[in-house]
Amino acid sequence: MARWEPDARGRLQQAALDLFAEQGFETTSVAQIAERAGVTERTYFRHHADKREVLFAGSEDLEELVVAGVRGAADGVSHLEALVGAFASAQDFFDERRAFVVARHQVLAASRELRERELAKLAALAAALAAALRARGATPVTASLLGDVGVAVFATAFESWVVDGGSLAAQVRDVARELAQAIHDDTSVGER
Amino acid sequence: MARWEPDARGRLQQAALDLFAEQGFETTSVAQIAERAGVTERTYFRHHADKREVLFAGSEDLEELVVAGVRGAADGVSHLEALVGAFASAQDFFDERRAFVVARHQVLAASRELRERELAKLAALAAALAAALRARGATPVTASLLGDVGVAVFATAFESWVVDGGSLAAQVRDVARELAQAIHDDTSVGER
DNA sequence: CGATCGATGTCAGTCACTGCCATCACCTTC
DNA sequence: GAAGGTGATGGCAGTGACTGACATCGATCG
Repeated sequence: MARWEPDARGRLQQAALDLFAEQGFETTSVAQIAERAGVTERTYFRHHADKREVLFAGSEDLEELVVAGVRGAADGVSHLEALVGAFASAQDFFDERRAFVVARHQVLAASRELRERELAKLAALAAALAAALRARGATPVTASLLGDVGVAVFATAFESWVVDGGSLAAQVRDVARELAQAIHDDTSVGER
Repeated sequence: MARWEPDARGRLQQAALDLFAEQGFETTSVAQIAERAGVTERTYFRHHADKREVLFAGSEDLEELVVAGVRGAADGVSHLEALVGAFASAQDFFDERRAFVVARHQVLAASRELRERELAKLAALAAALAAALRARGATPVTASLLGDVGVAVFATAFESWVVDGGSLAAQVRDVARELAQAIHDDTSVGER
């Protein structure tokens, strides 16, 4: 028999999500999270770098998935299409976890500190995407811009997926179309 | 004669910037900043909400300036052009403070925590721009996307302005052109 | 069976941040 | 011009996030 219950990390994540949802992020202490997970505060900090990070444990997985999607895009595919396809391929990732993802999203929306951390994660994702785009021939500036644009498109699509449900992939495509339209119209107007 | 030296807030900003540059953000304590500014730690927290915020005191001014630029754009001007014009009009704001802005930028670049806060400020700027775009007729989704895109363009242009100097307005326009090109090419390819 | 390892517990300590109350130059009011 | 109000500050105690150092002990390896 194991000396401790297994999966302390997972228990900490669940305890944190529940407590943040019940009573808010700021009014929850790390000691409380640890207690509910059946470990000490010190053990919490061995598994999660700080109080916020516990809600972002899966973010490396998503980043790997989406970056792999860009790297796997065929050569003939445009950069923007590669991004859209990569995000669309993450659909299963979210569908499999919908209840958790939605609950987490509501907790994030309620806390300025947590939203701040989410922005940092999205910025890291954008940087990773930019690197992948450079690897397929985009100039540094274009790659960086498109990385940011891709993340903005995804974030917008994600928002409506949380609210309305449906196909995340389809929503990513719709939002990307709306963006291309907006930029294209602008450019046309500008060239008049 | 005043009971205390005036402009405690400004002294705190200068002391913080200097100390962060000298010895790094993490290894500087708020007590140190307060001491160098000639006040107590308690007074620091009356002027700045937390240890990071001291470097973002002017950010509301920039936001007002750029938002006013969008609101002041003529009706016939496209949304993207309105954004580009608004950021270009902030050129003086940056030129007047170049030494401070560049030093601050280097401090930000060296600290993960400070970069995180900067992302939050840029997100607030993007949201304010989106509201201004909605006021001139953009749909909510388009406004939000273009807000993010505008900030991404500005951030890229700002980066090269810090490194190379020159005209920030011209760099904003160049980056916006490169973005429109990238999206336009993508869209064309997609329509083939 | 003994040495090592890995995950945890324990404890003391630093530092960011807050609430509460005192102080005191300056200003208003009668 | 004396009494009282105001605003910016100091002082101090307290909470909670986070860290370093060391001890514990079941599991594993040789």
